[in-house]
Amino acid sequence: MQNRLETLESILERLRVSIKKNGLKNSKQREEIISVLYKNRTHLSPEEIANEIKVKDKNTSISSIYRILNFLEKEKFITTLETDKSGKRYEIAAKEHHDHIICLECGDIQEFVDTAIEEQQIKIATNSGCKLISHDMRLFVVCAKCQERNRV
Amino acid sequence: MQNRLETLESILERLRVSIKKNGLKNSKQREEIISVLYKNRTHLSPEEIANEIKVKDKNTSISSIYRILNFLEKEKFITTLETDKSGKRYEIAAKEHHDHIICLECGDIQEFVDTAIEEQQIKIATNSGCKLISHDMRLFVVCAKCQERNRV
DNA sequence: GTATCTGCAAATGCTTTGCACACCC
DNA sequence: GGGTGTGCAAAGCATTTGCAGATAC
Repeated sequence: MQNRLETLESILERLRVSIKKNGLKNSKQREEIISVLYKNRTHLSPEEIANEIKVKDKNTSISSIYRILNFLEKEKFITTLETDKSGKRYEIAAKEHHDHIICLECGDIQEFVDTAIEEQQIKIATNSGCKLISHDMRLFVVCAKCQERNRV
Repeated sequence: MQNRLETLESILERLRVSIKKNGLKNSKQREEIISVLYKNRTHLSPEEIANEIKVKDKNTSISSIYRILNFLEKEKFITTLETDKSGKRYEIAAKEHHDHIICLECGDIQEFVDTAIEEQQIKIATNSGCKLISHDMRLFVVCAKCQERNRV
């Protein structure tokens, strides 16, 4: 996991600005979700996020979680990752851009950045006359631990 | 689109072997789906495939299409691609491995291979002690045509 | 006070499954 | 003839939406 580039308080500050900009009102839940994702060092599913929030607020509904996650993604406070067919997972965006290594056996996720590949991607897009907006790269592997386990 | 590496007849031959190996029986539909994907030069959704097949066979059901697509993917006759939230698209696997450039505006899909990136991916996985099984890279762009259209 | 936010339940959309009949070997 | 394939309708599952009450400004 990469270092976080920003304090939680600083993110929440940006969130409040973004809320004003969009003519919306403050809500505890939006900040809660940001906090949960900031404090957690893993990629969480909407349901996992809901469960964490329900510890404090029993009544929280999964539909609000989805609504807020969509807003936070649109505003680039969080990013999504699909590790398998079970749905999306979310992580805080306040980290350097990175791609993912996903273990097909245990589901473990590692992160990495490779500037050589990043540069090459821009070249590839440009050579086709395209403007690169974003990319997405997932390496599906068997991780060291799972290889070890299989060997036994 | 890359060159196809194999004739349709040769693929169907392999399909028949695979069917025997799995203790299954021949069916016109499996061959039909392979043919549709072979002849089509685009990535098709299950529904689009169903529509093409319904031209010949009105009664074809979407559930059979899904069942067969899952089988064909498991047996590596076809591969999947998710271009957006609308679901999976399928293409024939009888092409060289490649990755995809997806236009965010018109949905157009281009294919490419970059050996430098492929090699780098193996290095990245190996450096983390992982065994690379497969990967997946999507470049999301605005294609030349859409840039042109936006300029007007 | 008015507009947004929330929880709940219902709806949606893609995909899978159960079942009865059709078909292949 | 016994097992597999198919169409149909129903079920599943993640996600979205409509609505009425709650809350923020």
